[in-house]
Amino acid sequence: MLLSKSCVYGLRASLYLASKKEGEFIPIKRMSDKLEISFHFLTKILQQLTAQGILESFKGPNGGVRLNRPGTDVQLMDIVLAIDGEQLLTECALGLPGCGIKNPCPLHDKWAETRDAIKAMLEHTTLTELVEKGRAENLRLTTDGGFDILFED
Amino acid sequence: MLLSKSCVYGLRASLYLASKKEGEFIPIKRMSDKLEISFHFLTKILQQLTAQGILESFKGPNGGVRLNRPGTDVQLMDIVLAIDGEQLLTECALGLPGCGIKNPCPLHDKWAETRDAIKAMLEHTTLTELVEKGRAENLRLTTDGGFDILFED
DNA sequence: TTATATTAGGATAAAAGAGTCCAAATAATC
DNA sequence: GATTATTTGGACTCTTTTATCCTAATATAA
Repeated sequence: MLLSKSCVYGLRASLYLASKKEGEFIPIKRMSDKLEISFHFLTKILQQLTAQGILESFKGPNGGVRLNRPGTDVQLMDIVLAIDGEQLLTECALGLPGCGIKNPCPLHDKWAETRDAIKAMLEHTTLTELVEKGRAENLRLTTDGGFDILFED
Repeated sequence: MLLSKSCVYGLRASLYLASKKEGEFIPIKRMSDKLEISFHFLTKILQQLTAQGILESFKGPNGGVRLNRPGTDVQLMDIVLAIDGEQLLTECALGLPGCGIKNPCPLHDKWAETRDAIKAMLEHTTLTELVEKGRAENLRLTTDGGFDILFED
């Protein structure tokens, strides 16, 4: 499992938000319904993203959450780092603490290359990019639905 | 976390075995001491590898485990599949069941590329290759020790 | 045949991840 | 001011992973 479940949910929710009108607050309840994610669990995850400054929240009626920056400025990596931390980018493939160029394990070089590929992919992909691709090709963000669920009310 | 802890331990242990004389049975107790892994836990993991035909075991005095094939014929992928299963290679990055070319998520294409890189790395790396590199450069397989711990008695 | 060194396998415990629930704070509307 | 819709935050439960322990089976050797 590359990403934790929390992280995956966070990514899906962020994509959902990026598909919405910029600046609009979306209630978490609505997101959890559309994305088929437990409301309470999703709430906890989005609280993390809010705490990290990736989302902005607003309480009360007409409240909800929204992206704190345009979706073009949010990389997948931002979400991953906010939720799973930098473990994925720093950890030794053989689990040895302090594995690095100075004191590597036998797998270090190869793993570093592979890891860089993962890193590059996450760093060079923005939320908006995926939303546009999803819209153009009607791809899905839930088990059943098409991408259009994002654009219903 | 790309690989489970069990899988990482399995890899380290397999590398240890690959560094030993071919055909020699090594007691798990010795491995757990050298590699600083809980004996009971390591035992469970190696049982899996034995059940999957990657290792061979022998009970009683002078017993232990050994590779069932030459280390040149064991890819890292073999160990990973035996312990973590094929989840890493099949799972959708956004956690959607059945995500594939026929019914992809917006991240599918990019993730498929990245995943192929991971797959290629694991498939093209053999135990022997890493052992030789480790020996040549005195790399480590434990928190503290150098690679030489593998070659002490 | 008895003692010893090992793996096999089941039961259990501890820790981490995933998921649920409830009360409190806040903001809008009636 | 009261009601309602929302996020916040803490407590709790469930499940999976990680780790430990104990007994049985097996093989060697004295």
